[in-house]
Amino acid sequence: MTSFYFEHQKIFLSVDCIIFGFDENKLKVLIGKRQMDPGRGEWSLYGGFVRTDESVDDAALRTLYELTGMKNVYMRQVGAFGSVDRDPGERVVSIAYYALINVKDYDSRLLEEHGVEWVDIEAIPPLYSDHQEMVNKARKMMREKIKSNPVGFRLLPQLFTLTQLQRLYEAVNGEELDKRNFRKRVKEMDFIEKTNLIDKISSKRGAYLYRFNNKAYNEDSNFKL
Amino acid sequence: MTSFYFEHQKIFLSVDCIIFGFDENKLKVLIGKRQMDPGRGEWSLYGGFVRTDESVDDAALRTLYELTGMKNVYMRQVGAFGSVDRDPGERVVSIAYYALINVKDYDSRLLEEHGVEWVDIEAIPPLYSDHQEMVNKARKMMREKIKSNPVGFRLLPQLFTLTQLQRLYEAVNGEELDKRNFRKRVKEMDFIEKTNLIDKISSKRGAYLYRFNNKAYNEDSNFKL
DNA sequence: CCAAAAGTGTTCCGTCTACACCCATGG
DNA sequence: CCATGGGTGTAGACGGAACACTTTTGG
Repeated sequence: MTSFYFEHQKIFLSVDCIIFGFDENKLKVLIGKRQMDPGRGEWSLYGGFVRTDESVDDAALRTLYELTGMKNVYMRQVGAFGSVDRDPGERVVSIAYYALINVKDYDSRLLEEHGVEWVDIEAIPPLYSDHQEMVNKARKMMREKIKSNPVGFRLLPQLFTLTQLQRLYEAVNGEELDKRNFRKRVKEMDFIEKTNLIDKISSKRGAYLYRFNNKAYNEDSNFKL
Repeated sequence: MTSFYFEHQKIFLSVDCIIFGFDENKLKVLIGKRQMDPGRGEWSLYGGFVRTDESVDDAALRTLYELTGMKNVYMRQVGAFGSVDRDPGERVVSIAYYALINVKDYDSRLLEEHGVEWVDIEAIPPLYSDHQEMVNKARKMMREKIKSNPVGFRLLPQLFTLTQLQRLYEAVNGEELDKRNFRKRVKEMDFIEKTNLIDKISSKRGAYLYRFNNKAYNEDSNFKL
C-alpha cells in the first residue's frame, strides 16, 4: 500500500531565516559568511536542514534558536525556493522564514560566535545562491504585514519613544513620514500606551516612552500605520 | 566536500494545486476523490510529487498540465505545508499553488477522466489532510491579488460583460458591490476595452462585451477594483 | 405588457495630506 | 544661548460610499 511513494524521489529540505532587526534608525538583516562548502566564504542567510521528525515551521524555530538562543519569536513563512540549481552541491529545496527580533535582546557575543552580523538592508553585499530573492520577498511581506498588524513592536524595546516608532516605519517603508500625521494615528490606538517614563538618551528635552499593551489590543484590534 | 549533506535526511516533496474557476456566478475549485492510498475516496486537491530534475514551480505547472492539458496558466505559490503528520503514509512536505483558469477552456471530458469536479468554494466537502487550509490561504492570497492586479480576467472568457466581471469580484470578495461605483472604476481603466459586440445570452436587452487589452495595460498599469 | 438585466451621475462624508511654530534642556 | 529633538492642530483635497430611475426586449 505505501509502495505508492517509492516511485518518487526524496529531496533535501532546508530552511533559511531572514532575521530582521532595527538599529540606528535602519532596518537590518542578520547575515554571515558561510563556513561550509559549497559557497564557503560567501555572505549568506542562516539556515539549516529539516529533519523528518519535525515540522518545517519547527525546523525554522529551531534554526533561529540555534543562532540566537531566542524562543517565542515572531516568524512567518516567506515561501519555498525550489530551482533545480539553487544549491550547487545537491538538490536542496529551501523554505524561507522571516523573523522579527529586538536587536538589544540579542547577546552580541553570539554574533561573533556564529560569525554573523547586522547589515543595513539597503546595503547588503552579494549573497549566496537565491538568498537575495528571499530577502526581497521577506521584506515585501513584512512591509505589508506591519501596516495592519502590530508586529513592528517586536523590533523595538518594550519601551520606546514615538520618534523611534516613526523611524522604524520610515526604515521599513523606505520613505519619510510626517510627524504630526504619524502621531495623530498613534494617538487613536489606545493600546499604544503613554507611560510616565521619559527617555533622556536620545534628546535633551526628553521624550515620553510608550508601550504596546497586548491585552488592550486584543480587545480592540484596530491597527493601522 | 559534499559529505556535508549526508548527515541530513531527504524528504518527499509534493505540490498541490488549488485550481480556481468561475462559473454560474460562483467561485469554484477543482477537487476530486483520491484514487490512491492513503486517503482513498476522500475529497482532495490534485497534486503530484516533485522530481529531482525539475524546479518546484515546474512541478506545479506539470501537475496542472497533466490534469488540464493547459499551459501558460497563471499560477502562484501559496506556501509550504510541512506538519510531520500531514500525510498519514510517509513524511511528505507539500508546496501549494493556486491557478486561475477559465472554466470554458477546460475540456469537460477531462473532468471525468481524472475524476475531478468543480465545487463552489462556499460549499467544499471535508478535504483530505490539510487541503482545506491550503484552499483558505490560496483564496486569501488570490483575493488580495485580484484587487490590484488584472488576474481576474483569466477566470473569464476573452470577451465578457461588465456584469460578469462584477459577479466575479462579488464571488471572490464574498459581498455584493454597487453597480454604478463598480462601473465607474472600470471606466477609468482604458485597458478594459469596450467592443462593439453585444452579448444577448444573459439578458434580453443585450450587454456590451469588453476585453482586457494587455498591451495597453503594460503602458499604464493602474489597476484597482 | 411585464419581467429581467443594462446602463447612467451626483452628493455626502470621512480620510489623508500638507504644513509651521513653540518647548525643554544639555552643553 | 543655541542646537537638537519633542511636541502640537487645522484647513483643503481627494476618494469611497450611498443612492434611483430609465432603457431595451424576449416571451
